[in-house]
Amino acid sequence: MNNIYKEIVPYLLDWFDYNARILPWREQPIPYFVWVSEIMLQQTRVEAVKGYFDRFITALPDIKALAEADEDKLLKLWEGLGYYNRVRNMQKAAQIIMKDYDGALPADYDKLLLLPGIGTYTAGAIASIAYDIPVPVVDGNVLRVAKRITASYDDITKGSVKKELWKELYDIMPKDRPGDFNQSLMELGATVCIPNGKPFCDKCPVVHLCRAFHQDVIMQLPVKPPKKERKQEERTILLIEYQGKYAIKKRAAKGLLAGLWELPGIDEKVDYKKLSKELKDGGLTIEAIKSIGEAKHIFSHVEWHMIGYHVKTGQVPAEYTKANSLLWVNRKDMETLYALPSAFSRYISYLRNI
DNA sequence: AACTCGGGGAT
DNA sequence: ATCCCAGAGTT
Repeated sequence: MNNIYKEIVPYLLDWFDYNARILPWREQPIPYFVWVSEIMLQQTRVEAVKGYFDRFITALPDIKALAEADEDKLLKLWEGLGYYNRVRNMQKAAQIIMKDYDGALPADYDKLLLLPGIGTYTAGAIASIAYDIPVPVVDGNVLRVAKRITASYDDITKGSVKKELWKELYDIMPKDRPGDFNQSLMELGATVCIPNGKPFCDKCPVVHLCRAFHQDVIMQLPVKPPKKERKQEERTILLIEYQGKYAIKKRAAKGLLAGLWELPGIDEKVDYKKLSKELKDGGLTIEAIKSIGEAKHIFSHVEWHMIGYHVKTGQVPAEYTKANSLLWVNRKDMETLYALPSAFSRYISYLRNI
C-alpha cells in the first residue's frame, strides 16, 4: 500500500507542537469538555465558539447537569450559535449516558457513534482527543488539506469521497498521538491552508509534499458543486405592546428555529391598513400602530424579508392570547430568559431604544 | 443522494 | 453578495 498521507504525519505533529492555538477546551481534555466543544464547533468557527464554551460548562459543569437542565435554559445558553438541534441532541445523549453508561462518555468509537448528535466526525474527535483511540476525523479542514496535498479534483461533498479519505487516514494514524494528529490537520486547515483567500503556503510544514502547490492549482482545490439558491420568504413582524409588556411566541417543535421564541407575525408582508383590520378582527383594541422599518435575515437556505410594526393595544382579549399562544413579558425578561434568535435582532434593538 | 438546519466573519 | 465553517439527522 502506497499511502501519501503517511509521509505528512511527523511534519504535522512537530508543527502542531509549536503552532497549536491556545483554546479553552484544550486546557483539560476532559471527555465532557471535548464533547461540548466538538458539538459547538460543528459548522461553526473557533472564534464564534470561544464566547460560548466557558459559559456553558460553568452553567452545566458535567453530564448529569446537562441531562437535567431545563430546556429554556439550555436554548438560552445556545442562543446565537445556531443549529439548535445540536444542543437538544446533546441533552438526549447525556440522558442516555446517565442511564446506560453510568454517567461517563463511552471510550469506544462505535458506542459514541450511536449517541444522538454524534456522527463520524464527532465520534472520531472524542475518541482520539479524549481517549487516545487511533481513529481519524474528516471535516471540512481535513478534506481541503487532503485534496490539496494530493491535487485531487474529487467532489468533496460526496459521501464516497469522505469515506475513502477516512479509510486512508485510518491506515496511517499514529498510535501514540491520534488526537494531536487529527487536530494538527484541522489546525493547519484553519490557520494555514485556509478556505477563503490565499493560503499561507510559505508557512506550511508539508508544502514540500503538496502536489497542488507544485502544480500551482491551490486556488482551484478543493472542488465543490455550486449550491442552489436560497428560498425567499416575506414576513410581517409584530411588536405588540400591552400594559408595558410585549408578546412573544414559541415556535413549532420542528423546522427552522424549532422550539425557540419569536416575535409574533404574519407569513406575508402586510400594509398598515391590512394589519389594522387583522388585529381588530382578532378583538384587539388598537391605540397606535407605528412602522418600525424593514429588515433582512439570511439563513443557510432561506431569506426572510421582514417589515415590522409596533402595535400599542388598549385591550387584549384572553381569547386572542390563547388562540395565538402568546406569552407577555417585559423587556428585561425577553432578553435574559427567552432564546430569541438574531433574525429578530433589528426589532429587539428597536425595543431596547424606545 | 438530496434536504434541512444558523449565524457570522472574511473576501 | 458569496463562501464556508472541527456536521448530523431526516427524507
